[in-house]
Amino acid sequence: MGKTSYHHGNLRAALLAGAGDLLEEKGPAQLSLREAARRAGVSQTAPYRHFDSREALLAALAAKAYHDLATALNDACKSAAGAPATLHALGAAYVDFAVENPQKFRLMFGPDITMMEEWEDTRAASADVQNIIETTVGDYLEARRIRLKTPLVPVASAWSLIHGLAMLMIEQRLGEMSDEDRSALVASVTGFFVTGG
Amino acid sequence: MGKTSYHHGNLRAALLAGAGDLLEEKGPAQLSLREAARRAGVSQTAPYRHFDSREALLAALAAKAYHDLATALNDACKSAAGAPATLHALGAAYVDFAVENPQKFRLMFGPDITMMEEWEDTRAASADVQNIIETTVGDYLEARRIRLKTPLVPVASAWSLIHGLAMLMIEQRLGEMSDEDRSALVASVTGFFVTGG
DNA sequence: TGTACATCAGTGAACGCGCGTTCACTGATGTAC
DNA sequence: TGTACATCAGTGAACGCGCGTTCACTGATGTAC
Repeated sequence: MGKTSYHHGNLRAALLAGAGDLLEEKGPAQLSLREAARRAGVSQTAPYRHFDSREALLAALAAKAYHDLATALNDACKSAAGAPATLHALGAAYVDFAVENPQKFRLMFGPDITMMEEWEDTRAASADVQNIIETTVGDYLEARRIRLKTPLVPVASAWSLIHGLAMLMIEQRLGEMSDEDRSALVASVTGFFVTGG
Repeated sequence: MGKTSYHHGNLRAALLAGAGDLLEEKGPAQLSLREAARRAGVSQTAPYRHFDSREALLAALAAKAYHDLATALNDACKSAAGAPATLHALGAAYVDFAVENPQKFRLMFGPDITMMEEWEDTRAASADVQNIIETTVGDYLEARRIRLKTPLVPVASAWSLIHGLAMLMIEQRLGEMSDEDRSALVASVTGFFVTGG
């Protein structure tokens, strides 16, 4: 901090931070390695000491974003009592995350990172998120004594519902709303699933 | 057709067709005016006689895509008997369209067209799609004698469900599946809404 | 503690690219008389 | 039917841009003795 040395010392983290800001400002498609370097106050080729390519940086950002989402989901689930409330909280946290970090969300679920299998950390982090959703829906089904050969249908249904809601909100397809309107709608829609499903 | 004259005669349509192919190959972000011109066999500045800018071309493509989706939804609804079956058919058609035209779908619901209000045709075509969904859900509620102050919640729920399902499928988040598996899942998930909601 | 040296994380110039867009132009078309 | 002319839809050269990436380099760091 403050030392102006030739070696940055923390460049990887600084690049991720700068690129994170940049991502939220411009979106995944407009995120450039050069601009990220500029933000970190470093020459435009320096990032190559830490990331193999532009896409490697995007993948690292996405991994971080998946971790953040997983944390948010876990926190929300922990502070809810009972399986229905937990499922409810999961949905609300998912949509909140998307609305608060729309570009991160687009990066995570959009077409900007190709060949996910190449980025093992990213793939794993994404699987963590998926597991949280599956587990939470599974617990809910169990609490309601619903046994299925495969929980694919309810998992896909629950995820689709909250994912679609998140997307439509991000893309402003449900009209302008205040924060209160938004949470009320999220509560109603997830309630639609929990009580109705 | 076949006449090699200085004037193309049908360039606007040819550009839209070429750009449509290009869109499905590379996605909205990679679609360039120059490549569209090349596909139409015309100099790279010719498109400017028909579109003010790259984004104007994207907006025109999106308008076309919205029309196609509206047509698909209407056709599906027409061939279903009764409100529940109609709602079901709507969902299936929506997801099918997305899976068959993933890049069109991304263009329609993604961040590539900014300032939609500027592109009046596109905005209107998008509103048509939204109206079909609202009407179909409204009819369904009426058939089930459900009266609400505002149908926002069920409309948002139904749309979120099918939109999220479409997105997750496009982005391969629900695993690889055969076409049969896919339609079965779509049927189950939309059924989840229709019978459960 | 001091020195030689390998290693590492930066630099800066340069490459080639495709892009959106502007401009002055030209060849074809169609209309008025 | 024929001619003059305006209009229109193309062309092709050029602009400036930011980008990803490679390359040979250099200054700082840390380790072996």
